[in-house]
Amino acid sequence: MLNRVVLIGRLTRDPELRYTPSGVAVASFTIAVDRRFTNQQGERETDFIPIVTWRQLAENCANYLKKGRLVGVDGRLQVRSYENNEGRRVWVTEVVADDVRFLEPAGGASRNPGMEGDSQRFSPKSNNDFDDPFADDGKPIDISDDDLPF
Amino acid sequence: MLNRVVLIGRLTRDPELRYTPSGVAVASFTIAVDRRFTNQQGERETDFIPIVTWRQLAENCANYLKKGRLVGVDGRLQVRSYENNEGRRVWVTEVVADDVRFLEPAGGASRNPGMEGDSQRFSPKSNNDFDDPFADDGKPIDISDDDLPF
Amino acid sequence: MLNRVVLIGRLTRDPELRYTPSGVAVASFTIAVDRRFTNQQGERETDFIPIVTWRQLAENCANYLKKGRLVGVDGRLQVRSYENNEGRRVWVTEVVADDVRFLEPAGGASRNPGMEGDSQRFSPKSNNDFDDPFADDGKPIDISDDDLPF
Amino acid sequence: MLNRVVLIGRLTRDPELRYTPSGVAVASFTIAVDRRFTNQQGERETDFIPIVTWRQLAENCANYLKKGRLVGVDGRLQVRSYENNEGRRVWVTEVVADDVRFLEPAGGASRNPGMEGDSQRFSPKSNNDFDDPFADDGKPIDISDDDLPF
DNA sequence: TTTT
DNA sequence: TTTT
Repeated sequence: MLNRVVLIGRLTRDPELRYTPSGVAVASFTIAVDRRFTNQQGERETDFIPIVTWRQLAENCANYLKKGRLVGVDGRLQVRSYENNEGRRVWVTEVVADDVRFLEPAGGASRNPGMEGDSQRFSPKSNNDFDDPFADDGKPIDISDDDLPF
Repeated sequence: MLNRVVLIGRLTRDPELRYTPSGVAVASFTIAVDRRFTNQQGERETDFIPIVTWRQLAENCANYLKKGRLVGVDGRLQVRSYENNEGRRVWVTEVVADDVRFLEPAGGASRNPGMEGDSQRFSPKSNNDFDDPFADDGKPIDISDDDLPF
Repeated sequence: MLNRVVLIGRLTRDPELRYTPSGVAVASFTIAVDRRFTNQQGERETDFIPIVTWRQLAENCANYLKKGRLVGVDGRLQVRSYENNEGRRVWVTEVVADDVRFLEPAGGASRNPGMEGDSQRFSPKSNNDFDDPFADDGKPIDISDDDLPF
Repeated sequence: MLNRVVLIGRLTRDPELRYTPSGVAVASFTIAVDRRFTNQQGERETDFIPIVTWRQLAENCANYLKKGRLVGVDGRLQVRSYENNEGRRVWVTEVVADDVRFLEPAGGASRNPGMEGDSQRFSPKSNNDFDDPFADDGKPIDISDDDLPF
């Protein structure tokens, strides 16, 4: 079934990189996601959401992310359990990321290295007769109150 | 920060409706969301994800949803904790729903009652000179291999 | 950059299947997505959103979807242009689907065939000592008004 | 029906602020969203996606956003048409934003002003005995190859 | 050419 | 008229 999560938040600590028995990289970290609205005491609350990434994305996260960095995460919500050292079954809900976007330049060089190639370049499909599909054509767009979404 | 979750799954039991001290309705239920791919043993796994809804949406869910029903959920991921009866702090991750879509007719009448009005009616913006913006105009669309997304 | 779209709607016509010069399958169709709220005239409006799918997913859509069927779409928003038969550049915004979920049984056989196996079955990770991680343990959960999301 | 879009991209120009006849603010701008993968010529392509915001959010966008700024957008996909000055019906697909996150500090002060308060502060629910729910407890988490998502 |  |  459909399962999609998109988050923007800051790492609460450096990513932790491990490997499965068969050698597959897995990185995990937690991001702090501020809620949009304050609670009834006027405080802004924060959700701490654990993120897991695999393979090349895991290695990139481990290499280039640090505590405090802002990221965008696109992934799926998963629930798993394990037995803790008291013999209790503990349930963990985490987001398995398909993509992690590094949202702030770490100073210059490290902008999504190895993931995106050169994100500086700009490649419109056709350079020549390029028309903005959304450009105004002189006529004022008719905004009626009917377009109000709510 | 941005926090968005969209899920499709089936209720594992009937919703449970309660009220806060100030009388606000809150409904909770869990949905089973099948993973897209099977695991290495060829089994399809399922994530059980707790959903919370508030106010009118809570009442609608309590009134019209039942165990086994398929729903679409649009909401936000939240983490909260409470102390269980052994004095331990237990952490719960759940999806606070902004919208719940009832995806299968319960037999006929109960299709999103009270939420959507009459979803049978069809209301194009302009009835008169209605043009399909995506209609083909006779010319075959040029599909090049460049349009391949991956 | 991050780009994610999730929709639920009904096909306005049967999918159209074509092939690129190199033989890659591409299916396209439009879904009608009812807006959540009615407009100021009390009418429910509908957005007609073009969907494109590629490869195996395209073949599955072409084989098993039909006009009127309800689907969930998880994909990305893309904009492309082509020249129509009047020599005008026409811009098309469409959703390139990563996943399409078939939301209503076609009567029995055709429920996501070839994509999901038998989605009727249910595969909890551990069948034996299965604990619902979200089951109540007797103690009433403490719902305070602080948990109100808005 | 369910309709959700989440994007991260950069404004291609300053937002444009207008008002409906009844005085409701509406701001519009376009964001450039780089695709994740390069095309077959090794070029990174970009989708230019028009965004519309209403009311207080519109005023905030008009006041604090500028060409080049990075934003996160959470909204819904809508299609509308109008007649251009040649008498042709033109179709526009745009994202009506429920929320716009300003992702880079404009230099210090103007980070989501009036929307979020001070997003530098950090407000855990309970300040006192604060436990990171996802902290390791000494025991190595058991990562098996079964946890591989694909 | 627009679904239910 | 397209951002970095």
